Amino acid sequence: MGTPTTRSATLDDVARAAGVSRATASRVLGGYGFASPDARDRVAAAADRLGYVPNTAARALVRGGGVRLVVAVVGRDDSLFDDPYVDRVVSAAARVCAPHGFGVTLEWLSRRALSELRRLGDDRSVAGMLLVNTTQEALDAVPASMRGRVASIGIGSPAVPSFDVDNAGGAEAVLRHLHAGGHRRIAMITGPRWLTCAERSVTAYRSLMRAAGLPVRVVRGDFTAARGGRAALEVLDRWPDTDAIYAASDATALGAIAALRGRGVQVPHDVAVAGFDDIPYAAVSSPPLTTATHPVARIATAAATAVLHERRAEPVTFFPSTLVARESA
Amino acid sequence: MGTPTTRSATLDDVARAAGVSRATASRVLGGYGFASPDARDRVAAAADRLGYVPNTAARALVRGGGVRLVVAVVGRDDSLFDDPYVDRVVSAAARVCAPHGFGVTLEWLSRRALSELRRLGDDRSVAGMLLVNTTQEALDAVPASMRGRVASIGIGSPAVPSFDVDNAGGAEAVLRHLHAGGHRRIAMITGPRWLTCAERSVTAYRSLMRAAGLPVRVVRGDFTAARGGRAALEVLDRWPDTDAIYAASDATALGAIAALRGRGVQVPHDVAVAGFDDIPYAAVSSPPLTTATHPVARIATAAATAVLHERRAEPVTFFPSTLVARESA
DNA sequence: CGCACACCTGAGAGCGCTATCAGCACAAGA
DNA sequence: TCTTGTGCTGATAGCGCTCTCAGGTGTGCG
Repeated sequence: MGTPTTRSATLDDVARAAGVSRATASRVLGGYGFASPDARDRVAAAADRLGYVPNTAARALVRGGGVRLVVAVVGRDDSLFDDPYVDRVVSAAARVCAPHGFGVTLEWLSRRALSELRRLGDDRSVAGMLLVNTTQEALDAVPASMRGRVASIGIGSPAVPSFDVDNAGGAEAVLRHLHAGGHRRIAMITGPRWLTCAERSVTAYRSLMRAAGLPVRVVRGDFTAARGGRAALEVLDRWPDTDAIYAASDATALGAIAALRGRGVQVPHDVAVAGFDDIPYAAVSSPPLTTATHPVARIATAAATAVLHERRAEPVTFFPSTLVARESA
Repeated sequence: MGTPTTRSATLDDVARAAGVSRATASRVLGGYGFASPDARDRVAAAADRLGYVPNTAARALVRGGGVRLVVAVVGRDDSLFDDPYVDRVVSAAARVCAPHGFGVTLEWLSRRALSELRRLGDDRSVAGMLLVNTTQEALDAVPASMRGRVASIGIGSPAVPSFDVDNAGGAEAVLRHLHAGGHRRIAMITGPRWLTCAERSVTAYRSLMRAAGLPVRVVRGDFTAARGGRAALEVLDRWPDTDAIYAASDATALGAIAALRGRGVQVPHDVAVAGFDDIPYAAVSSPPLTTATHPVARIATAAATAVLHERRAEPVTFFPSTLVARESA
């Protein structure tokens, strides 16, 4: 007596039970081609009764469509590794893929590993790719055969359909809030320079400040809390009269607040601090963090859906970011 | 002129290029059976030259091994939905699966959807399952044919190899730290009752407190910050002389600190608060959170590896949790 | 020399599915 | 009557791979 090995019925089983050929069963279940109402009913009933589940592998093999979606993070440095942001993207993609029987795979690639990206693009089991926080050269490394099954997140390249948060809009919302609160000497701690999405925030900051006739004070960060802390201190050292800091990420903002507190600077009393992302802990930080939303799950869901359906999407789709005013600013 | 459709070479291409049969090439590349050193070299060289990538779908089809790993979260309620914890598990699993060409799929199941779990267990494209924070009845719903390819995280059932953090050890480390800090009236905010891992913490708390002749003060939480805040207030109301709170998760602890601050209670001056998990933001909270580590990525990696290799694992594998003493306690 | 016993190889049979294509029955038009 | 459709169906040829099995070659031993 070996293992019972129930497993699901095959298409053959369904066809036999319904008294039709495998081809007809496939046609009914696949929803293409002709089939009489009678056959349709019998096949559907048999499939239901036997608990038929199509075999993704077999289907992918004959269709040549692949079996998994690759989420590739191509960082210029390692600062973004183990970022909760990426975890959320993967998780959302894994949820989108589930009903299709597709799986998701995560590849952390360094800049030197672009050949890896090429290999992945040629892999017949890869149904599509989601490029996260990648660079232009990484985009170029994707083989032509994969074109049309790729989307990017966090980089607004026209080469590939992109999905991202409206950083500029979010920045504007936060800065207007700061301005309305009476702050005028507002410094910004940015994200990494090579990230398009990060650069959109700074660009918006610069033009908004200039338009308002206010001083532009920029210190570079990398989205991490540690760097955010150091950057905040640098802001204070260079421009002691700064009365507000706009951080390009909540992690950065939280790090900045901690560093400020270490210097005896009260937030928001002495310096207001606002972030960007609205991570779960922003609401319970001390003080609760003023920030702007970043609908990561929705963005990733849209990107994954576009890839799976090979949908000819807009070059760039921006998701709105709205202000969440709390106590830190 | 259609699409260039480079795609990767097939095993046939490699075999032909190496001047051997498909079977020999398969043997060399698969690393099983006999092959002369000469054939081995030629095949390896050809595969390398042609950039051969095995087709996961085809392999899974013939081996019947499936093509994806299902991460199933079966919650008794929705409180754990969208939990960063689950995102980390999925992400870690997706990384483990990548080199195997397997994908990961995420299923959020309510308690009523156990039939879904059964369906998944019969799906031939499912290589294995990772049950997260599940219940005993969910474990029982997994078909026998899937046995041996299932692991669980967050529930210590002997029915299935389990991987989890050593909650008891972590609790002890935190409580000893609190005790050493002079705290004697220590209350605990727990996790959901139906979660085995959460219950392990309370059990440890109870026995440790009793052994030390200290009062046992337990308020139920659900791992969320919001509930943590309410629970902290309840602690204060019921036992006003409480001088320390041990929260079963960092989110709970952060919520508790925020609620306490709202009442004008200083942490750690009036009441010390310690958490569990050591999430990224614990280090930059105000005050920085004293907690114990929860190596989620390592746990998930081990679990996914065990499932993929169908390794006969120990019934329960506990990963150590170590104290991270910061300022909140 | 015959025989066993390594060691190695290739033919071939599928895994479960899709998609093409020929064929069948029947109705309508020439 | 013979065509020409129209609506439906079932063989059948693979997709790329694994793995069994029947062989083939060479070495050692009786």
